[in-house]
Amino acid sequence: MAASNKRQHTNPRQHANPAQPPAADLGAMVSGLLEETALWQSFLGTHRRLVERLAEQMQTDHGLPLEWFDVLIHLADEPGARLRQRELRDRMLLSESGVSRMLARMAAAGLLERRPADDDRRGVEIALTDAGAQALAAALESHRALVTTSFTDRLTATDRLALEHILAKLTDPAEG
Amino acid sequence: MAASNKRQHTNPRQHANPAQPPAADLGAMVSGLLEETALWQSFLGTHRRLVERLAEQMQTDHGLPLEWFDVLIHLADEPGARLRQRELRDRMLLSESGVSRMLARMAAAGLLERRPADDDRRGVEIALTDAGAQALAAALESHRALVTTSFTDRLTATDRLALEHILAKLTDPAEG
DNA sequence: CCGATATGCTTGCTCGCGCAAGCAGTGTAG
DNA sequence: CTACACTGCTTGCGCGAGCAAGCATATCGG
Repeated sequence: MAASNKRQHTNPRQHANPAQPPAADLGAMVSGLLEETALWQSFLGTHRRLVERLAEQMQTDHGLPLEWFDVLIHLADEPGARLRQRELRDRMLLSESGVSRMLARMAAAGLLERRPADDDRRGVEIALTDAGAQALAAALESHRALVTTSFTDRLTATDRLALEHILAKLTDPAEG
Repeated sequence: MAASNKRQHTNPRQHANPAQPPAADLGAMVSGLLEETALWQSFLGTHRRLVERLAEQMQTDHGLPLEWFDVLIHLADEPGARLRQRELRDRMLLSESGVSRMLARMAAAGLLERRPADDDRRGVEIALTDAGAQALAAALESHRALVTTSFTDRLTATDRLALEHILAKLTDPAEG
């Protein structure tokens, strides 16, 4: 199953620089790589398409960036719908400044409130406002529906189980 | 396997606005959503981690943004290592202006050349330079290696086949 | 041949991100 | 108590992205 170079590549302006291996067969190497990583490319493409679709729906149907919705979800999932900014940052895999500014925008939009945390006054605690809860409630169903139709329902139970295992393996922090 | 609301949520400042369904049980709905979409969340997280790792390696080891590398790959995979900008745009799922400027930067960095296409002088044709080919050749192996160890090798052949099918189902353009 | 429309690309604008520096509050050692 | 390191957040900066407008070329209808 090794790379079978199907294509003929004329290498552009080949001048055989001795400093680097001159990539005499760059084309073959590339198509080899593409074959080997075809599955990965497919993974990337699928991810991109799905996220795009979800983001677009969230934006057009509810006027909400998908990331905001994500914040609202995480927030509402906390007891009391309150969360320390630091906590959110971890959950979101977003930079500290990114979170800070996103929350500032969301607060400006009235979706949440920010105030100094009681126990540590350096920290900021965010809490869902009515408007935030309503926005979330309004968007929840259609988002869930789209995830369901675009993702969950396209897979059989077996598929889902397999995918779960696969993702678990890929997420494993141990480096190769 | 439906949503079993494991958690007790006190809904914040609940004031039963009649305009929207008051989301009396927002917390339950949210945890329901999170359960239902857990697999999707996992997919997102896995994607993010892997891409981050690949991008970081490409940047630190080869001084190349992963997107540039991608361009080089696509370019080298074309016969003659030449490609119309429009073609690239489709392959990259990136906006027209995005591609235009990325290519401008890459040309400035000497990795490729741009010149008006022969057959249609509105169009721009890009071609790999020596430097581009060398950069690509230099990065190819370690990138492939990292994809292999972080992705391919973590999965069994069965896993990979299953994933292939799964991704195919998810990519299917038919909307739910 | 000429005008109208379409296409491929570029550019001005604005936006959100990450990095690094800065700032206020916390915790710790002497 | 005071000095010092640390933490959580904010902010200035620069960058890359998308959108929309603009420009040159191509193409089609008359």
